[in-house]
Amino acid sequence: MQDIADRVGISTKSVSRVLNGEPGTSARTTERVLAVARELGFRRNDLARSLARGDRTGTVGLVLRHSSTRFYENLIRGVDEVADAHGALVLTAGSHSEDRERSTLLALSSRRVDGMLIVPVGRDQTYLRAEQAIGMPLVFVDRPPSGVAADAVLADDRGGGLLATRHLLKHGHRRIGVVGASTSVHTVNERIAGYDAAIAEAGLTGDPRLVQLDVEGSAAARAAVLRLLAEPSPPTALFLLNSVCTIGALRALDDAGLAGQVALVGFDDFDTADLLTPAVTVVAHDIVEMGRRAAARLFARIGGEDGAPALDVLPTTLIPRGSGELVRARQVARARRSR
Amino acid sequence: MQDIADRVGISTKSVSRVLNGEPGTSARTTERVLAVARELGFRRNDLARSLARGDRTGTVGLVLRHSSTRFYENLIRGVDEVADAHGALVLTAGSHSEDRERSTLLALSSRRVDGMLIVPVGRDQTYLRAEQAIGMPLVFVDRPPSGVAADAVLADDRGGGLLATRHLLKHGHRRIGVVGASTSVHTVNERIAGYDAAIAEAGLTGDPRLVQLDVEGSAAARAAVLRLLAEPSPPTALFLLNSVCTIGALRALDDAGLAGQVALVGFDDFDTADLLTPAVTVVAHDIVEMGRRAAARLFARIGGEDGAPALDVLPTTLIPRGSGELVRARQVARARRSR
DNA sequence: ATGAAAGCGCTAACAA
DNA sequence: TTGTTAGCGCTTTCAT
Repeated sequence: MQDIADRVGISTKSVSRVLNGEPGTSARTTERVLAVARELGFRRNDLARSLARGDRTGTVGLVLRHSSTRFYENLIRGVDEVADAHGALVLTAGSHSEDRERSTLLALSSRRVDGMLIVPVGRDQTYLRAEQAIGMPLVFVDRPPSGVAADAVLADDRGGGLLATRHLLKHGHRRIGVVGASTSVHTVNERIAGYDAAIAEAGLTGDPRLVQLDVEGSAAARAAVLRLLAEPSPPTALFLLNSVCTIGALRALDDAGLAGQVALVGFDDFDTADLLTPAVTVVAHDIVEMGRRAAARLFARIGGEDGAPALDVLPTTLIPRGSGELVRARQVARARRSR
Repeated sequence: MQDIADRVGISTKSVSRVLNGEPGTSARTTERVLAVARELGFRRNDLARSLARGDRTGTVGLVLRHSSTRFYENLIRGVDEVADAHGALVLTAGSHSEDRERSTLLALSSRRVDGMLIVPVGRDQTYLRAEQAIGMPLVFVDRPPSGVAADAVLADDRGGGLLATRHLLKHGHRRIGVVGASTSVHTVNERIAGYDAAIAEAGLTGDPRLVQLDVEGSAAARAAVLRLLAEPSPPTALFLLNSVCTIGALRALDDAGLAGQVALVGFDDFDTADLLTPAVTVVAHDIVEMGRRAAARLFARIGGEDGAPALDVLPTTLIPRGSGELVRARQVARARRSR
């Protein structure tokens, strides 16, 4: 701005006024400032601006682990929608590990974003207490905070687990295999809790050998399902705790020549679920809405709302498409026939 | 820092030294500063720091349109990898429209990122000339710049189109339908150019009715393919210009009861391509590598490298999986039989 | 309508 | 080892 002020022969304050659309500048000054600014390719330094104003930077951080899952696309869409309405810029930064999550969050905090949305990867966010103490608003998405008290917007994962498992039980299945990621992730625990509850509800006893956890990636899921199928008394149905596991499981069934012969329900919807044979039954929830609500919470906090941490839980739905409706009795009949 | 300095009873400069790990502080001072800093939950203001140092902010911007495609996950992975090595933070910001692309880029520029990676959505980036003039390094990814001269890392889209089309021709197809997004996107044009070249090479004359463009989204792609199939002389093979179109096309074939009866090659690989029946043949390229190279270019520029804009083009490969190897002669034979 | 002075939180350069 | 001074680019407050 100094540059422009010098060339036009006025004070920096006047330049500032023009460039920020503040009133109190003559048409002539305004015009000349704009002309010179354009000529110089001037771009206001928002670092200095934020520093001087001491208030908002107009940016919020969104920290998550990128993946090609629908989850992230939809979440970001929801968040962007609300942020747009608030004129804020969403800066997404990756957290492919616990360490990275931490360093990313601290970096964003140092950069003075107005608030942060977090899909935590690590098991503990105690280190964020310091940020909260400074007054940095924090909202957790999809997984609750641990070590800090903060707003959270989650899905009813337990309810989803219940839905999926009951659905399979209703179709006559008694041995239902489960494959999922690490139990250090809240959603995994909840989904299993729902599964366990449904099993107990049906008067059955859970068999720990049917539950394969700490399975990361579709290749590992494929292997896990092949292991399950090799058991002396293999499951007749599968419940996959996320879409990556679902895809791995489908590969395993293909490998074993059992495609369409083992009932299957997956958690989280995915792009080609309806195209596969049979089409894949899933438990899903409205992720765009989750993003919207989380962002709304965050902007409320940024706006000065205070009060106890809020917890918002979104419902899950079962979308039957075929793979989950395979009836146990028919499987048996078919097996007899092929003998 | 002033706070800490006051409490410890030293100058801010000493605090700064301790907090930045600069040499020249006694063990005792160091210790006390750190203790007070922790107690106060101090977090350095990087806005002020960057402003004072006048150099790097240690952040680079990545501007793209989020989607659940593999493309973005892989691109971000490659970029992150290289950025990590440079100790930089990658801030991803969305550009769901031309306007948003522009405002996002300008906002990042105002926030003084050290450089920007751009997967352009808009047709024209002339407005970025001003940023370049200020010395903001820019690298375009997947699509070349228009209106500015800047480094670009692209895929050999034309070569990919050639590969795909030749492959289908080789299997006896003469009427090959094409469905793709808007021709305002460079990749679409190039892929079609490859298609046209292969058609001409085979001594055939292209039929414009076989080419459906400006198809955005899988629902639109489904409709476009249904239109093609309803033609008096429908295509016996399809070339889909991106994975969203591919998925839409698969739905259309399902609808028409023609799954597995029309040959199909898609551009870009996707998660369940191997699981579908038949598995989907695609033309793909190494996107993680694209991200790596783009980031490497950017950091080279940030590091002061100058010279003419560089163009880096990555090769594409055909991955045969079944859907693209459907032989025309067999289709004919089957059709006769069913009559 | 315009400007001067002070300061946002930090660091560079130079003393002490 | 430590402190002082000046200033990064901007905005605020208060004059003019």
